[in-house]
Parts: sequence; C-alpha cells; structure tokens
Amino acid sequence: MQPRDSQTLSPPRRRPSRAAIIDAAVGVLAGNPDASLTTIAEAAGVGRATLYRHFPGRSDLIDAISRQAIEETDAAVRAIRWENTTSSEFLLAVFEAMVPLGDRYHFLMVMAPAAAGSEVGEAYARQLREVEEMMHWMRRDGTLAPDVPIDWAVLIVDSLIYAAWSAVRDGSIAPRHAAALACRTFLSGLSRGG
Amino acid sequence: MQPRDSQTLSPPRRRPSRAAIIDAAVGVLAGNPDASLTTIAEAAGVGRATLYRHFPGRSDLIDAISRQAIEETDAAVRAIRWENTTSSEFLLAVFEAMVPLGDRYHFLMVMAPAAAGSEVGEAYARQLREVEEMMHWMRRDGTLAPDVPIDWAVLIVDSLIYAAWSAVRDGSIAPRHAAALACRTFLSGLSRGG
DNA sequence: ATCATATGAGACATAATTGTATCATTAGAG
DNA sequence: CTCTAATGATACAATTATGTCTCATATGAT
Repeated sequence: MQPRDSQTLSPPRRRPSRAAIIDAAVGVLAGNPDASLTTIAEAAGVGRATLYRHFPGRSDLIDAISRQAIEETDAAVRAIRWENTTSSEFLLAVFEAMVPLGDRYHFLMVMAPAAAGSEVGEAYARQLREVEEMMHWMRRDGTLAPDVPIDWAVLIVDSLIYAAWSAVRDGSIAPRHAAALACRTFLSGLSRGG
Repeated sequence: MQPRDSQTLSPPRRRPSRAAIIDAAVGVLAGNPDASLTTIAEAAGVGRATLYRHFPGRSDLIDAISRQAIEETDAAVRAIRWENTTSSEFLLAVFEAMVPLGDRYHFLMVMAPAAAGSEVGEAYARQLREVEEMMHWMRRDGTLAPDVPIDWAVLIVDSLIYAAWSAVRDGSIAPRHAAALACRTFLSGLSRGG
C-alpha cells in the first residue's frame, strides 16, 4: 500500500486533536494556571466539545499534561550520560536539559504539588528525591559544601531552573547562557572571587 | 465641635475590620491567589458584606494589599543603614529584612506584574530598579563579577528571597539561617571551595 | 439612655466556567 | 462512491464567584 505514504507524509489532518490540545494547554497554563478550557480549546484550534471528548474533565487534562511533563523531563535527564562525568558536569547537563523544558517543568512545580497522593504526585515526589540524591552525590563528592542543608540545595536547583527558564522566556538572557549561568550560580555564586 | 477630636484621635472604633481583612487576605492569597472573597472574609472573621463595604470590589482589595505590601517592604529596606557598610553586608541585611515579609513579597511578585501601568505596577517596577541599582553598586564595588548580567543578578535576588521564605514556611530551614543561606548562595554558591 | 454607625445574615441578580447532549458536516478508510 | 467516526457549533443545566441590596442587631460615643 504505497498510498500510505501520502497519508504519512502529508500533514496529519485528523491527528492533531489530542496532542495539539496538550501542547496548547501547556503553553496557555504556563502563562495562566487558571485559564478556562474555552481559552485552551481556542489556542489549540479545536472546538470546546472536542476537548471534552478527549478529556472528560479539566482534571483529566491536567493529569494528562502532568504525565507527559513527567515523561519528558524524565527522558531528558535519562539521556544524560552520568558515567565518567563529575557531579558538576552532570549538574550543568541537568540545567541544559531542563531549561528548554521550562514550561513543562514550571507546570509540574505549580500543578503537581496540588495533586498530592495521586500517581502524578508520587512521580513528582520521586523527581524531587532524584535531585536530592544528586545533591548527596555532590556532597560525598566534596563538591557541595558539607554545611549546606540538602533541602536548601534541592530548593535552589528548582529555583535556578525556573529562573533560567524565565530569563530566557522574557528575553533577558540568551538561551545558550542560561544553563551555564544557573550552574555557575549554584556552584560559585555571582561574586568576583567565585 | 471639639468632640470630633475624640473621634479622630481615639483608636478607630471598630478597629479590626479593615486591617483584619487585609491581614487575612495576605495570608489566604499567599496560599491560593484565586481564593474567593467568601474564603477571605471567613479567614478575617468578618461577614462578606463587610468586606464589600471596605473594598468595593476584588480589585480594590488586591490594590490595597499591594499598596500595603509596597509600603512595608519599602520601610523594611529603608530601615537598613547603608552608611559604612559593604555591599555584601547590605545584601545580607536586605535578605534578613525581606524573608520575614515573604508573604508580602510573594504577593507583590505574583499580583503586581498583572497590574502593569497602574500606580502599584509603577511602584513594583521602582523596587525592581532599586535592586538593579544595588547590583550596579556591587559591580562597581568589585563584589559582583563583571561578566554576570545585571538582569540575572536581579532575578536571582528575587528567587533567593522567595526560596528562603518558602524554606522557612514549610519548616525545612530555621528562620535565622535562611537569610544567611540565601546571601551565601548569591555571593559564593554552594560548592565547597566557595 | 440615646443615637449614629458598623456589622452580620441573607436574598437577589449577573456573569463565567464546567460539564452534558444533540445535530449537521466532513475527512478519511475501504 | 459509501460508510464510519471525529469534529464544530450550539444549546442547555449546574455550579460558583461577584456585586448589590435590605434589615435587624450591636457597639461605641455622647
């Protein structure tokens, strides 16, 4: 069936629905977490009814976005090679991986905590634990100062990812520099001495 | 009509109402920026009608809180003696002043940007410029590394204030250490070398 | 004690959002 | 071409927040 090619290669006409809705919703909700489903449907170029066909309710849409955000952020981190790298290099790689996913990451930080106890909430907690493990690695490593509370270090990683994404988003920092700047801030701060 | 004096000078008869509403609103809205006026009225221990008597609409309440938050944060910063202090000491003082006002500061960051162009928006922009001036001072000072973008430094100060407040709020960091930790993070980062 | 005023409770109207259901249209597969 | 399924548009009900209004009550000043 060669005709299949014309289907596969041509712009998938009927496909977009679900994926388009999720993508549009991520963009819209990143700017306003309380945007109405009407707004999201319009942004997705889809009728409101169609949105409800794919997602029975608002919470189902939020849940689907959360799951995708978790998958994408997980995948981005898993793609980093941790063998034969220092913890500092790994940290930089994490920042580089997460900054472009800032809207997804932001979405998780805002929406996931609300869904405590759920499967999504568990996955979010797991991601936090993974950052915590990275901080323990850096401490054993000798990279992270011993007197810095782990909780603080984890919080700062989160804050820096968000800050870097925000800076790129509003154009105050070039995309390439954001991750390096965040990593530098974490490791040596912003003073001259380092 | 001398009796007027007793009205004017004596503590405003019904005291609690207005101040109680604003205080409760700050607390409630810090946890949920979209809380209903009913929720706020209940938290203030006041009838919903009374809230509407003091503030014609939701936006008026938001505006009143914003103004108070600006006054309080301004006052806290003005109280810092800047003569004969290094910029680093000044920065620490700013963190120490702002962390306890975290709910006010958070409120401003979330709500003020939305009110762009208004008087409150202008005041918020002014505060941002003041932080920017502090960063320029630190750069001339030789404290802030020359290659760090000012915008990034300003963003990090904001992020660290918010982070410190959050950490204190959820109990992961002792109140006394939060400001010092934020200042240290800004100046020298969290790695061992400093 | 008296009186003005703030308050609390609640009814009421309005608007927006959510969620459900229906129906004609249309793209795409066979 | 024909048929199936997804879509868009629309109407509708239910819920919630907003804002206005009234009236009885209670407080504080005089």
